[in-house]
Amino acid sequence: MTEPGLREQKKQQTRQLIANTAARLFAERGFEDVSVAEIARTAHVSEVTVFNYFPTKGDLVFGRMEFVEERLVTAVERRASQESIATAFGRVLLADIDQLDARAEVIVRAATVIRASPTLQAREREITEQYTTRLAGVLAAEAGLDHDDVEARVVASALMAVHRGLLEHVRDAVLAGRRGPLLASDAAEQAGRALGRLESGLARYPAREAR
Amino acid sequence: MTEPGLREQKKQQTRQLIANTAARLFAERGFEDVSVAEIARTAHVSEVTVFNYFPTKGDLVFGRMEFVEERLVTAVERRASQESIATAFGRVLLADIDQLDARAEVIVRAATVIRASPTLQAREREITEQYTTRLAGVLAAEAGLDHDDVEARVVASALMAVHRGLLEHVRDAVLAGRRGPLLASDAAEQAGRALGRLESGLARYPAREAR
DNA sequence: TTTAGTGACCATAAGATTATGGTTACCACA
DNA sequence: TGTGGTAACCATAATCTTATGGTCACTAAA
Repeated sequence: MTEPGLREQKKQQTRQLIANTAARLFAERGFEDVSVAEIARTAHVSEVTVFNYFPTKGDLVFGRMEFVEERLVTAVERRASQESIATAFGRVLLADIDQLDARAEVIVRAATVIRASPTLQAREREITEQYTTRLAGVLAAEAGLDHDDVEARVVASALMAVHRGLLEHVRDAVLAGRRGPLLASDAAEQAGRALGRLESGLARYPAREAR
Repeated sequence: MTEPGLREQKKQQTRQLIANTAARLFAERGFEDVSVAEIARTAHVSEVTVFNYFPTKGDLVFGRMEFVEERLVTAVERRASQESIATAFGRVLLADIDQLDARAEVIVRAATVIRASPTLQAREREITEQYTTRLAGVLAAEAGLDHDDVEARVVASALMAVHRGLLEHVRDAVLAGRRGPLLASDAAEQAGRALGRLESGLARYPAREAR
């Protein structure tokens, strides 16, 4: 696939050069305060070339990051035939929660950058949406339904919302300084309750007291 | 609220002028092929002024449109104490389905413009997202939970996905030329199945044959 | 009626993004 | 080795959007 010709080498070099330059500048002065023009100038490359490698400025941050979303969709797609969708999805989610406390600082750094930038937040939602559509497609195909089947889309949205909601919840928590085992247990509770609600249905949601 | 001073009059005039000019140009040549600069020039107004009245180019299309989403959120918020959330939500959705066939041509026109423009599609998703967050907030507050409660967010997302999915489904249908009572009955089936799934839960989703 | 304030408007510039057309270095094949 | 093709790169311009600082007409209070 990637022939190791001179051309390919230079290409990877340029890509790395741009990525590194951007990373350094972002680390120094934040995302919004560094212009693509400046990155290009510093990397001795034209502005267009930057966009050639990274379609949007946001991709300079998200870069080659492999997304959890990918694993989530795959987990549902390849689940054992007797495993429920929510369980398969939850399995991946819970696996990540285990390493939560250890990754707290990484999360803080990412959350700080992202929360400070509308651009990055928008990009993140866009990515989620893409995967939601993909998941909806998988579910619809599985059931032999149209690609625009509403039920499939709703299920996909709900699942992805568990992931998205959990992510934001965890960010709030770590940014608020919470650490230690409480972090993981709180996240697990949130995820569990949300997934449980999905499994059992909204019929009795909320569990409301009589008035 | 709106004092009828000379200033206010002029303001409304300018706004109308811009809106009308844009509408005319869009009708003539489509959304993407008309630049804001051209709208401004034609309306004898500066480009900045256009953005002053319409924060984004997309708002020139969506304009003062009152969103279904508003009604959806309100319906949930003000539902009778024994009515389920999904039912309240569905009530508004089904009410719109009744007028579906009558509004088919309007829908075609809107769908054509929107489907042809990534910008407008993005704007539409943004709006949905805003209302999703609002709905999540309403649900969380109602239950006395944190604003970032995952369960509330998931429920809100799922409900909004019914609306969003139904909208796209209907657009597909009318763009494919389908009309008449089948339009409404198909939409009702889709909405009903999706809402039903939410009510009863994913535990047995999909209703899958043994392998 | 005068005057101070404010809000609508403007010109200008910067920034992210996309399209266009041109150059040049690498590559495959004779 | 030479030669045509293609892919990486560039300059330039257009587009949407936001920020800045200025001008002038309307407003409100003296």
